[in-house]
Amino acid sequence: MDYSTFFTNRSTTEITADIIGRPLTYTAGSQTMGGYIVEAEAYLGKEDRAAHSYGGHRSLANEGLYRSGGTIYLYAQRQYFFFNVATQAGNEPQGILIRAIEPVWGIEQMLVNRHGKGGVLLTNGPAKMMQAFGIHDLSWNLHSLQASPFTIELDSSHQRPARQIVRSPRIGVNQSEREWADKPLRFYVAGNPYVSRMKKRNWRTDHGWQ
DNA sequence: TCGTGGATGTTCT
DNA sequence: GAACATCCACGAC
Repeated sequence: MDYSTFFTNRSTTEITADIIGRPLTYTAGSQTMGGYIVEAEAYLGKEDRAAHSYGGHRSLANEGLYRSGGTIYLYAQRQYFFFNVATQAGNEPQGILIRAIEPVWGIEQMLVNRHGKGGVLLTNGPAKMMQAFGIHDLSWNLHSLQASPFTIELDSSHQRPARQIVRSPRIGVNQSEREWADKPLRFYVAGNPYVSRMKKRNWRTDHGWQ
């Protein structure tokens, strides 16, 4: 399967659930870094109060959402960067925010990029993950995944099965519009320590994998 | 270990 | 000039 097929043809909610447990990697020079996706959120386009494309809002900054499925949408907030992938056909501005990975590959390099912050602090949040990869600009915004140093493994034989995938409201969305703020559009591996805001008492020794 | 508050820069009104 | 799809240090337990 190719990226444009994977990121279209199904609802964004379904795609988000299906991306949990798949390897995400980023290669810089000869160094590959990454791990298993343990947390992601769906943003459902013009109707979604929490989406950057709410109400059809379109600008240079959020152009990526309007591109076809499989296009990288990078977004900067303050000094932090977020990694999103557009879903659906062009002009249907939906997407997925990858929020956290369980690190597996290139951990040494990610530790350096994170200035020594190890353990769960290495990648348990969207901006931490990007910092671990060493990304400090929007260079890869609007590129297709296909033609980028980012890889999401689509072969399901490499997808790590979770014991349970939990749905919850999205993190950090404005509560003034309850209807959309409360929708369970965040997906994560139950008990995985690298999920953002996961309480230590809820960690599982198997990290939530089967 | 957990919850809170301040720092931070760009975009859009 | 407000509004943020956050992070981390710090203080209370």
